Amino acid sequence: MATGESRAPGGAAPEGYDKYAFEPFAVTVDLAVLTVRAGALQVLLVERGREPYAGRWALPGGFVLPRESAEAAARRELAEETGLSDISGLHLEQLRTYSEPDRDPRMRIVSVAFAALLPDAPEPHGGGDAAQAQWLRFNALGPLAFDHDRILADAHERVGAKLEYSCLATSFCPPEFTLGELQHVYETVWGTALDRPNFRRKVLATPGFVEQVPGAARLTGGRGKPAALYRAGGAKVLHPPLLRPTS
Amino acid sequence: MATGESRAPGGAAPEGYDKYAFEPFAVTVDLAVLTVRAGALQVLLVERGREPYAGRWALPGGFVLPRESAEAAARRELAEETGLSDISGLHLEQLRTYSEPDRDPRMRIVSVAFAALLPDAPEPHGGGDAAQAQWLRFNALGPLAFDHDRILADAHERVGAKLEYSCLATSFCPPEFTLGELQHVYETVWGTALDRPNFRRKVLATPGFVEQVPGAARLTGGRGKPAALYRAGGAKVLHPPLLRPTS
DNA sequence: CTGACCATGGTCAGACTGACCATAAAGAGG
DNA sequence: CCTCTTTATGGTCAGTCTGACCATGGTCAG
Repeated sequence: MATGESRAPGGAAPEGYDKYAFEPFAVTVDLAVLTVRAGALQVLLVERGREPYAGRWALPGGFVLPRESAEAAARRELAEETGLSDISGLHLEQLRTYSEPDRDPRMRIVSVAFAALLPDAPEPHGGGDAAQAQWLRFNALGPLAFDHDRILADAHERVGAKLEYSCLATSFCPPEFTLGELQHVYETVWGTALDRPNFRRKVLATPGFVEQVPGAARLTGGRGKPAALYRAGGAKVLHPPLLRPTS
Repeated sequence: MATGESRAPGGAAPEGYDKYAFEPFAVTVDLAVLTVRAGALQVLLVERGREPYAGRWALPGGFVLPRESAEAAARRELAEETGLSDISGLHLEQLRTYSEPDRDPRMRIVSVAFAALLPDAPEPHGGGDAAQAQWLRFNALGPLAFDHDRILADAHERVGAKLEYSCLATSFCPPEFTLGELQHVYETVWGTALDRPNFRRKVLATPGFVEQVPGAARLTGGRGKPAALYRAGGAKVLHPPLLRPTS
């Protein structure tokens, strides 16, 4: 920025910034908080209590405070909505900014959208709005408030794409997980079935993706052979990527 | 947004939005306009004439107008900076939003950054600031104004990554181009050399990436065998991707 | 004890990649 | 005119990776 002073609206002020020679906007953050739970991709939504879009589901979010960045605002809102104390390790990623002039019918609002990935999916129980916050299955969502359908679709697309070439999937898993659970994340987000032996081979052949927890094993719900437990490794990217089935 | 009215700063106004119960921000766009010219990746920069960062190079950009989206603002600024009349077909992509409270020492500014890819690289000659706008080689840039180093680095990383799995490279090329020129785009952006026969094979084996212009051929500067001309095909993504050398 | 279920290991053909070699067509320079 | 350099284009070949399988082993529900 800072190069367009001479074209700033609201007056031809050479001093530009200092005279507020521009239209001020409200800046908010919107959060697409995703988790894999009960065999489905779920998203944290709040029910709107008043117009516009009263009764509709909406993404949690709120205003950016005067002295905080959008990232900080997103973390703050996330902590408030979910009631989680430890949000230091979770994956929070800026999606993009939505700035259509009429996206909020009341006034001009520019919103920075984030995607957050939660492993465990506790029931939301924070202060304030969190009382109305709820996990909903990604499919079979009615139309959301504002342009939140679009934001959610973008979040889904981004996360699905990042699973291909990054180790992001572990962010959906608890600290220790089985390869079956990890595969389930991929299958749920992508909506496709994967071949289990091939998935294992690929994941284990990628150095730093996962590392086995020595000795430990978990019985996945009691059914079948106990699976070995793994932790997320140090790697962040997958080379070569784990591509979606092309069909 | 629109869900955090009760937590809006500046007063516990239940009416929230209508009372401006928030801090207004200035919203700008910053443009990382990239091209491949003279065998190098180049970026359009403007020289700052006043403090802060007087004399430093900065990304072009400006304020978002009251009734326009950030995308529209980016297109408007781009047209003004480059003086191009036809900016309908070029690739303009939102990068991310930079909102650190002190990124501009004068006041709080939230900036939405875009990457634009130009094929031909005409000398900038628009109205207004464009007089000072100039193409500079991507490497050997001194430190830029504000956090524009960071923005430019993010743009480079994004474009480099998108070359792998999309047909974006054709956006750097004129409407008709040779495979050698297309390969040159990859090599310049990635900073690595590619094997020519293998590159050809890969590109031609990807349906919809490029389509040959029948009959036409161009002598690439007079040297060597004339090359066949190609146009961008209808495809947008590369499946499987064209990965960077791992070294 | 048996079958269902899941984890794990292995095989095998086809696709893809990287590293090459070979040839063709043009200009540059003697 | 001939040769060298340069670029485009075509092909080979071995190694790797992938997708589609088959097989085995451990655990629980009957």
